[in-house]
Amino acid sequence: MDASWIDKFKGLSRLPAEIRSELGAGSDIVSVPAGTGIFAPGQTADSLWLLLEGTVRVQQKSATGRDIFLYRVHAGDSCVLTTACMLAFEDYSAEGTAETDVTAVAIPRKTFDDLLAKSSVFREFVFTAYSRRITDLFTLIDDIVFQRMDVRLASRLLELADDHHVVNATHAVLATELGTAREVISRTLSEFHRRGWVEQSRGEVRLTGRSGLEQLARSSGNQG
Amino acid sequence: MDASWIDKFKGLSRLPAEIRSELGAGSDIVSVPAGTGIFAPGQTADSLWLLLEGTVRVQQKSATGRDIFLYRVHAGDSCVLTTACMLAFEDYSAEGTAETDVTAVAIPRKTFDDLLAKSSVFREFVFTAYSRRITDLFTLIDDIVFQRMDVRLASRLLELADDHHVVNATHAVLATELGTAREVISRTLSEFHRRGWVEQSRGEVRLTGRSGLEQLARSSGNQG
DNA sequence: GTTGCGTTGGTGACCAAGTCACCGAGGGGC
DNA sequence: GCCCCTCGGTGACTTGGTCACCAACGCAAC
Repeated sequence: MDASWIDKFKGLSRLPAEIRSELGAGSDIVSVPAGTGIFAPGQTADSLWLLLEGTVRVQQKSATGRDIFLYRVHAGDSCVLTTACMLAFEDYSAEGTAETDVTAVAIPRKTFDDLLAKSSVFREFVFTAYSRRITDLFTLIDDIVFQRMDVRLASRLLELADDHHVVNATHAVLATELGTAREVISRTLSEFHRRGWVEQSRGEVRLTGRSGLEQLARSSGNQG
Repeated sequence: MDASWIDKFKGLSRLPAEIRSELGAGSDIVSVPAGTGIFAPGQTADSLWLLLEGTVRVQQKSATGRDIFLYRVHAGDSCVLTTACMLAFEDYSAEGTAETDVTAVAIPRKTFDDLLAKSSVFREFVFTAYSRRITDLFTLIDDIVFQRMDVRLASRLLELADDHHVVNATHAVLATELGTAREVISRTLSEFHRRGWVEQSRGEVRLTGRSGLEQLARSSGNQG
């Protein structure tokens, strides 16, 4: 089995040869199209995914029916919080969806547990990934509580923009990303437009004044 | 070394005898007075604490200087998110403080890593604890975004009340617990008083109408 | 006692953000 | 063309956070 993907993951490249081959043999490479549900509440996750290509969006289904975006897993990251479910009795309360076509390595529970036992490098990889996600969650909470909406929207637009400085997303989608209401996004984008920072058309936002957005995003100096 | 404390932790009671004695021998029982800082940003945690007595409050120091309460670790729980730091390169961004006098078992990094390698029961214990904390964080985010302040305050008061239905906390402390401003707590408590649910005096809130508070806390039916 | 000061809680004015109700402009599919 | 659904805009209102300020309390020094 080809396990050359291992070197795409920084924390795994130090794995000894024996463990590398076990990891290669004991895992599968899977591909799913955009929109596929990857894990969901009430459905026990049975493998750890390491993303090779594409992005996965993780969000929480609220009791009130609304969704809130938690974080995004990129190529080279692992969907590690699902492991908290893999080895635990409790079911997961968040759901993951492929935002783009996704290619990933799926490590089944058995292999995962085996490698945890055998390799300290693998343990460190897993806990490092945890650490990063948890720090992300802490940062998210901090942002939600203390950061102004316009600042949060500005930095999110900069993150989501493609090479041509265009964000393909409806106001409703941006609202979910930031855990706010569509109307708030509409008003804030109007204000950005008034300042000459963006142009709008149906389903997309073109960033025409990145420097203004960047300056706003930097204000109340945080992780940017 | 006496390791009878092990049975206080549900997930550990199934440990085989050999592992139990290793855990007993490789860990220390520590006691600290109320107010002691247990871990802090920029200071690498070097052991996993399992709480035998007391409570530990975990909060995030915001970039803006204000604090936000994340969760509370009770006797029988483990301070498990620090492990994400123990085995990871990143420093922890939250801080933990003993709210009461605290007695705990401290498992040093070396023993922790050893046990992870040797025992699947211990691995399950760790990941179960993770799972619970992460679910708590998700619930917290959900609450912050979607739940009304009065509902959140009502349930927090019910949680914090002692046997005599008294909460010993200033308005400022309650504000930090819920990530809001003192004024908001003052107003909401005035409203609760007007409805005959609470009596107030300096530094304490007496719950005189629990049923009203409970009904409010149950509204928008969530985890309560 | 009383003076002084830090802590705690109360209040009004204002602003930011979420909610509700509604409408009009695109943009397919038929 | 027409229908209908999605998307975005708007005004009125409520909730919550911020700011400025002050009064009441309680402890400690005198």
